[in-house]
Formats: sequence, structure tokens, C-alpha cells
Amino acid sequence: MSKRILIVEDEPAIRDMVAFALGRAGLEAVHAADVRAAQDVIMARVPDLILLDWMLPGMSGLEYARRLRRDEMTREVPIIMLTARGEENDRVSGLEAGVDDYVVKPFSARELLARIKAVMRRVQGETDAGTVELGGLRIDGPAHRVFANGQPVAMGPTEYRLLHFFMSHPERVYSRAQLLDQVWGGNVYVEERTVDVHIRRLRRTLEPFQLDDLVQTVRGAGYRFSTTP
Amino acid sequence: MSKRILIVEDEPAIRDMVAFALGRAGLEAVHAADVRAAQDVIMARVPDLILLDWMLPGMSGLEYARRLRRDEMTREVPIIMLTARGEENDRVSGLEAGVDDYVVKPFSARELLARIKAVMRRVQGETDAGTVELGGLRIDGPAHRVFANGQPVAMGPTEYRLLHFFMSHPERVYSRAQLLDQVWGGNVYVEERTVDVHIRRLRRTLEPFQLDDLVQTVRGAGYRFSTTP
DNA sequence: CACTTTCGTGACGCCTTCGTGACGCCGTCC
DNA sequence: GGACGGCGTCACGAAGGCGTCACGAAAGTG
Repeated sequence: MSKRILIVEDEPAIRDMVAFALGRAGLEAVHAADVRAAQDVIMARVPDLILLDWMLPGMSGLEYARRLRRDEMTREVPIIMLTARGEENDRVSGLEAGVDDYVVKPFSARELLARIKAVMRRVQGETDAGTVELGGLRIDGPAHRVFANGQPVAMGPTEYRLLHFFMSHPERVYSRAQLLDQVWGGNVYVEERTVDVHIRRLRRTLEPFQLDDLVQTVRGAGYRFSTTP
Repeated sequence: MSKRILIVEDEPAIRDMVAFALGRAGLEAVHAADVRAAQDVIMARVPDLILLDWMLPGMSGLEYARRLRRDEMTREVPIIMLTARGEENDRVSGLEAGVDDYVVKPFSARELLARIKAVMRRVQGETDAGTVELGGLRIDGPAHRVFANGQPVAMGPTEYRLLHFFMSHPERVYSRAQLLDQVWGGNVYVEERTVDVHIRRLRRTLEPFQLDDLVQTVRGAGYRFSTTP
């Protein structure tokens, strides 16, 4: 199954050039002219990477990028924005909104491919299906439900996102700042210690199932989800 | 220990602007006017990120980037290049040479900081590196864990950093001053004998596994990590 | 064999980091 | 509009590390 790239771009010239370049590189290009069409494509199959034009009919690309980042399905799909030259402030907003990289028009096919390659290599190994099962815990992504030893568990939205992130990236330490980035989403302004509190709440809901030691503290570094104490 | 950024740039105007911006953001800026000076800085302590001017006296920045990528010490330090506008082909060569990102002059301090932040976060999450295995010891960098003969070992943060540094640079003697630079970070004022104490603590945690003689004393010179007594 | 230098080691007090309960705010649901 | 649940922040306390010191052992030095 080859990598599928979604191009959200309304200018036919660029779209065709990109599609041609991707095709030659052995990547599958899917094209959408606006946000509505893009959503249809995503519903059919979540792409491996999204090329997003800065200006879209009806909605700015930046706004759409934020929306993609909020959506559970597309949260971890890398996004490369295609921008016109200039507008540094907005480029910053994009990076802060979670966009992975930029390519400035006019760009060469060669540059675009290099960027795509770099971004995909960067996120490799972090691919994520909706449902995860690990160490007595199971998360059913589509159903948005958690089971501990087969028993359904109730928890708040933030706890859920935190647990989901941890289970998608086990055996790895994340600092409070990283968790704020990944779980709370790009640039919310929240105290770092807030993470501690939610770790506590997550542990408390897992306590009745003796699963609270899956969430481990690494002093001076952050937290880790691991099945081996 | 704050993050240390090395700026390799010969134009004083840009250098000062960058240093000022970094300082305000709580990052430590170290500056070098040419490649030779940069190497000196790196020898003192490997920086957390390198800002590299495209044109340098004596050597092109791209060439230097390649050299940094070949060197064991700096292989995994992210590099951001500062380039003049234009020359897309070369930008591609840079990405292929392992440069992590570009900032095009003239750039705003805000954009630079956003890029730096993005790159550091990216590298932090991605790196499989930091994983070392040597002489019965294994350090899992991402998981922030140490195994001795397969058994997990608990230790404090400083012990961990010390061991990690030693295992990344085995068979080589480091003076107490060098260890303070590399492990504690440049500008901390601590007694040199403090190193002794942490060496002692590291040995003690390795003792139960008969691995404590990996850390060797070189009288009058410093300490060494070696698999051959 | 004295004498000096260097290193190992245990103990101690301070400071940072983390866990935890409580509180107030805000949105949602009856 | 009242109740409720979830979230972010704070304050306090406990625990764990860390840096320093002092003393003794070991290794050079002459």
C-alpha cells in the first residue's frame, strides 16, 4: 500500500504539477479543490500527508489546519502548507498551529519532494490507528471508549486524550511541555503543573483496576507509559 | 540546564540580533564568527542546536553542515541555516545534507524563535538516537531508561546524564572540568569534587551488577568509561 | 620512609521536584 | 436557573537528589 498524499489546492496548474511530481516519485496523489471535498477524501481514507494551500475557497488554509489538528482522525497526519512569498507573521502562526513545514510558491518539484520526504521520515514510526490495546488497557478510538481488563471505564475528555496519546506512544518519556503540545494542542497557555494534576486524575481512574502504575514518573524528565515497571 | 544555541555567523548585526532574541526567550546563545571558532565552542560543550550562516569565511555553510553530520559528536544536533533569498536548488541540497530547516534573511526574531521551537520539539520526539548499548549496559534514550544485563536500573537524573555521556564517548578520558561542561552544562558553578561524588553514586548503582569497574579513574587526569579494565 | 597530592566515601542540610487535596470558574444539561 | 462535572491553579507536604564537607585511604614524590 503506497503512501497517499492529499492535495488541497484550487489552482489547477499547481495541482497538476504536484500530482505529476508525486506520481513520478511513486506516491499516490489525491486531489481536492476545497475543504468540503477534502473532508470527503479523508472520510474515505485518512491520507499519509496533507499538502494544504494557504488560500482556499471559503476557509483559510490555516483555519483548516487547526481544524485538522483538533480532529481525532487527522491529528497526527503531517501537514505541509503551500504559501505565497511573504507574510512572515502568518507563517509563524502556522508553525504554532502545528503545521509541519512550509513550501513557498513558486517551488520546484524537487524541493517539494525533499520536504515531503523529510517530513515523512520525521513522523515515521508514529503512525497511529484509532484503537490501541496495551497492558490490560484497550482504547476503542471510533467509539471513544476505554476498557480496563474488559471493564468499561469512564473518564473526562482530557484524561482520555492523555491516555490515548500515551498508549499510542508507549515506552517513551514526554516532558510536561511536550505533553501540553501533543495533548492540549499546540499553543494553549497553561501551567505545566496542570499536567501533573491530570496525570493524577488518570492514575486515580485506573487505580481500581491496579493499572495506575502504567503511568510512570521520570524525575526531572517527565512521564512515561510503560508496561514494565 | 538551559538550552544552548550556537550561532555561526560573521555579520555582527545579525549575530547580535539573534543573540538578543535568544536571550529574551531564555535560551543561551554562543557565538562563533567562523568554522574554527565554532569547533572550539563545540569541543567545550556540544550545543543543543546550531544556527548556521549560508556563507562563511573559508568554507560554505553547507559544507560545514555536512562535516557536522559526519562527526560523531554533532551528528544529531539539529541545524537551521540562515540563507539569503533565492537559490532553491541549494536549499534542496541542504535538506538532503541533513539540515533541519531554513530561515530566509531578512527574518524576524519571532519567526526564528518559532522555527527553533518547532525543530527542537520535532527532534525531541523523533530521535531514536540517544540509545546506546555497551558492555552489558543499555540506555534507552527515548524511554529514558537504563538496563544492566537486561535488568532495569533506577538512578537519579545526574547519574543518568553522566552515564549517558560516558557511554556515548567511551574509551576516552575526561577531566572533571570537561565533565562539568558536558554533563552539568556550561555556566554552573559547582565544585569539581562534586564530580567525584556522582562518579561514586554511579558506581554504587552499578555495583549490584558487577559493572562498577566500567567507570575508571585516571589519576591526575579524570575519569574514563571503558569495557577493558 | 616521611610527606604531599589525589581520590573514595559517608554524612548532612538545602533545595527542587512531585503528589495531592481543595477551590473557584465555566460550560452543559435538566 | 440550578446542579453538575470537568478543568486549571494554588498551596502544602513529602520525598528524593544534589552539592559540600571532612576524614581517611591510596598513590605518587623525594
